[in-house]
Amino acid sequence: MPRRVTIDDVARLAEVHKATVSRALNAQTRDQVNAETLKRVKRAARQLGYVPNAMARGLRTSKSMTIGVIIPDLMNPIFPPIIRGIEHVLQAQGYTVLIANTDSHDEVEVSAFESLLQRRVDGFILATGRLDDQPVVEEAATADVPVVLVNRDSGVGRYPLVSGDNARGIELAVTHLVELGHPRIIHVAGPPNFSTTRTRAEAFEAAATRAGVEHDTIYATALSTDAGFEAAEKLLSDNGVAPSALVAGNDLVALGLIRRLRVQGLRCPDEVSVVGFNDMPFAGDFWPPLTTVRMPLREIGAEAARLLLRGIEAGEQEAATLTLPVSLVVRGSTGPFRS
Amino acid sequence: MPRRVTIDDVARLAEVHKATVSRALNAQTRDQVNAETLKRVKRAARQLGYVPNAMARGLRTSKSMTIGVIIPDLMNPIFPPIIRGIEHVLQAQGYTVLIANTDSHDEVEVSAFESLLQRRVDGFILATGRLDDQPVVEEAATADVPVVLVNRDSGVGRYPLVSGDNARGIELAVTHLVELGHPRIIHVAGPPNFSTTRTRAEAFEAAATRAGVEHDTIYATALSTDAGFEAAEKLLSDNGVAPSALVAGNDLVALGLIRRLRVQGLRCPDEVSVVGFNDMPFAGDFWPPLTTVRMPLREIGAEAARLLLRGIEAGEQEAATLTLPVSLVVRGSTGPFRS
DNA sequence: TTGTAGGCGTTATCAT
DNA sequence: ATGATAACGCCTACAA
Repeated sequence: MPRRVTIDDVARLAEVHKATVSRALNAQTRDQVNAETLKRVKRAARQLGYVPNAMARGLRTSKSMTIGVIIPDLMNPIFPPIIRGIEHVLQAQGYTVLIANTDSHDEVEVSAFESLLQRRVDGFILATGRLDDQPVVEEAATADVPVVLVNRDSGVGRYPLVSGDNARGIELAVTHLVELGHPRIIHVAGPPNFSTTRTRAEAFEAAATRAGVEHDTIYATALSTDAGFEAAEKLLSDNGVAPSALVAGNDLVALGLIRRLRVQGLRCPDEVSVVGFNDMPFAGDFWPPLTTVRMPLREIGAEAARLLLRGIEAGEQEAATLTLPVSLVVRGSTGPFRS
Repeated sequence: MPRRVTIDDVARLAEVHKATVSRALNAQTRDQVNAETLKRVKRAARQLGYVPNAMARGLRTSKSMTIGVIIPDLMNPIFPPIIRGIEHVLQAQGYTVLIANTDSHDEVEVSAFESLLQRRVDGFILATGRLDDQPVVEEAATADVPVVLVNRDSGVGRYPLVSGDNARGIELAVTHLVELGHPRIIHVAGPPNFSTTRTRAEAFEAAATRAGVEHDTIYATALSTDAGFEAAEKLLSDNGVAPSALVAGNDLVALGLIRRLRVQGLRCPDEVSVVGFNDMPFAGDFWPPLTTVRMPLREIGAEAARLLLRGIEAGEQEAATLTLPVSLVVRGSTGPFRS
């Protein structure tokens, strides 16, 4: 591998000092340099195939123009749209996004964070919020690095959070099921250590009570199809009376529920109605097409990025919570109650 | 923001020279330092919350321990598993993965590549291969940076490629449909500038001819549900005789085809059988569950990462092509021919 | 086993 | 408008 071209090489060819090259090649300082020389420098740079070294620059400027994004599970289809929103905003500002996927593994989360910190990312977007002990958020606080939480809140620290309106979403779901005549609704929530779970479960309790409908909440062990499948299992074995309407913790859980119900010979929506949450990609292609609460995933990512950028520029962060509006998408997994 | 802790700060507190700190903190050179001092250094580092600066290190070592991954479309569900495979291998070796998503936009691809090059990534994994003009691959060649292609081959340059056995996959699909008695099979291929499209289309031609079945190939404008939908549209309007069996360019196209057929009142698999390609996540949850060719996506990513690492270590790359075995997953979207 | 010194490629601050 | 110089934080011969 031939040694990389440096700013000195360009300077030599253009017959100017490297400081001039630096000025010529940076938009900020470009106007400080003579039009003639600018042209010469540019030509030399192109001719040599000069590529500025971001590490050297970052070392000097103590900015990496890099943002770390930590995701609990890339395989969950809600994250690609969120990431896209993040990237869209950040790329436009010249930032590069470093994505780390933890597979919901705590120790991976810590090491990913550490690794990103070593790279001196200018800020973090964390989608891994948990209400219980979360070392990374604490570390972020001591490291004094800008952080924005996305989707899920964290129990510790006070960081900005961008999410959809979980409470409103549940309310819409419950109202929809009540209007369909369902006398009894079960909420199959996610793990209790997610803020989303808590908010949704509370909203469910409130909405169902207000509607005067019989209701109950059970907790899945994760926000996955498998966990949904298991939850349905428990539901079917525990309960004498099979419920006619289910509000799932998210779309994956909904999918798992439906799968298990089908095994039991229970048709959705004929015998059981199921509402999902998130409106993840392809939610409309499943069988049956999922009725679900639409989260503006892309926008959530974009807003998180904007909030982070603002925090970085300001040098300090306001602990604002940004809640974006949601809506109910009625498709095929819900139908009228039939006794 | 308080100034970051440097190796000098640690050295001062531990009362040693910074060179000793450096040695103590690097696994490679740790054994060169006295056990006592090692302990002191470690304690000092922890006490100060020292985080090594990867940019400074990279500048010095001219290695970034960073790999750039360029993906055409993160929203395509085949990529998360591939990325996971890549990350799994790379993280274990201390590398950080920089993911750039181009949304199939050429100019974004170039700028992402440029940006990654500036960061002095130690190598690239490109999932954006195209047979026609592809500036990035050429740039990679002139920049003399290690590259591994994943899934799709490129027309220019000679880089290692890791993919599934496309030809064999199509063969399995055709055989399956022929065994079901279908007398006429249409291949709805992807865009012709993808190597996968070409390989699959050729294999289709060969397999169908060999089986002595009537057949034809049409090309979708993209590998997406929308493009599949449109292709079905064309198929239905052009053709007097509706085909009874379709081999799609990938699962997304298959989904689009099925969607459009349903609009037409054509039931899958009762009236039309459809085979997908890739076995992307959730392929089994659609309606009907997709019969498709299973690509070992995770393994493809992992092998690409291994190949790249080998190339980086060796300082040169063998232009090997690694083709991983595929299989047919028979689910609900294919059924016997009914005249 | 530890210290010394130089340099990786840039940019910022001077001085010219 | 341009040049000279130092410094960002780290690693690695080499010397002690």
